[in-house]
Amino acid sequence: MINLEWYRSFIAVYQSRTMTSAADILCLTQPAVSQHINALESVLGTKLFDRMPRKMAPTEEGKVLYTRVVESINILESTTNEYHQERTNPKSIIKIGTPNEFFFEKILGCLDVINCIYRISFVSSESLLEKLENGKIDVAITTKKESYNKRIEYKKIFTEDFVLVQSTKSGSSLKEFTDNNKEQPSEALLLQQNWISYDTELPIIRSYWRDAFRSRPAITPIVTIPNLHTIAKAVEIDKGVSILPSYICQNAIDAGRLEVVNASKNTVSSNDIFISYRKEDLKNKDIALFEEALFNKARGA
DNA sequence: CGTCGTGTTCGTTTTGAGAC
DNA sequence: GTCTCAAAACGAACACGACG
Repeated sequence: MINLEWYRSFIAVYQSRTMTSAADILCLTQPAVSQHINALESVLGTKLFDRMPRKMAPTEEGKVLYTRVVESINILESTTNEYHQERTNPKSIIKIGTPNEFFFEKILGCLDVINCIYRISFVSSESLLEKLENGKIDVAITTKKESYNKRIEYKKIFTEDFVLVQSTKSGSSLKEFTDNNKEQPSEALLLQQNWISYDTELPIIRSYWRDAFRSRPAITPIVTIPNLHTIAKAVEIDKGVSILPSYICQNAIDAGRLEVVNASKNTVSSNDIFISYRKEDLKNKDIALFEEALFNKARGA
C-alpha cells in the first residue's frame, strides 16, 4: 500500500540531494526519510537513487518518476493549504446572475476589488427575479426594473446606447444611401438588408425601430445568434447588419472593422441596466463594495 | 458500551560503516 | 574529524477483536 508521505520524502530527497537535508525540510529524522525511500523503491520494484558518497543521485527511473509525480503532489499540498485557509478564514460568497456579454465587458474587470468568492451564472432576465428571491443568486444584473416588487432593491448602474452597424468590408455602405443628411438610412433601405438578431422576437431591433421610425420592423432575420459578441463578429465578416450596444462593438469600430451607420444621437435608442439584490442585503458590505466597483467600472472610472 | 490485550505502523534514538 | 546513509532497538499511537 502506497503512502503519500513516501512521495513527499522522495521529492524532498530529489530536490535536496541528501536524506539529511530532506529530513530537515520535512521535519523528520534522517532514518525516517531513509525508510520512506526504501519502502517506495520496494513497492515500485525499482531503484530511485544511487547512494553516492555524501549525496543521493537520482537514477533514470527516479528522474522519470519525479517528472510524473511532482506536479500532483504540489497540487495536493496547495489544495490542502487552501482548504485549511478557507476553513480558518472563510471568505464570503457572492452569487451573481448576469447577461453573458455584460459580465465579460463590465463585471469581469472589477471582480478583484473585493476579496471574496464569486459564483457567476448566465441567466435570462425572466428568471433573474425568481432566482434572486429564492436565494439562488445574491445579485442580478437586469435591464428590467419591476418596481412593484418591494423586496428587491434596484439601482441604475449604466445606460447602454445602441448603434446600427455594418461591416466596413461591405460593398455598399448604407451611409452613402442616407437621404438628405438625415444621418440614418431610410426605412425602405433598411428593410432590404440582411439582419442578424439576438432572437426572432427582435428585442433590440424592435426598440430601435420604434424610436427611429415609430413602427414595427417587418424583418425576418437571416440568422439569430443568442450572443451579442458573436453577432458583432458576424457583422464584421459581412453576414448582415445589426443593432448592438455600443460597448459591445466599440473596439471593432475603433479598429475599423465595423462602421456605425446612424450618426445622430437622436436616433440612437438606449436602455437602462440595473443592479438588483434583496433588500435584506442592503447592509451587506461585500455587495455594497461590489456595487460601487461595478458602478465605477460601468462609467469607465 | 467500556476495558484490556495484541499486533501493526511509523517515528525516534543510537550506533556502525564508508567517504572525504 | 566530519558528514552521510543504513540498520537495529525501542516507544507511542492506533486499530481491532475478545470479554465482562
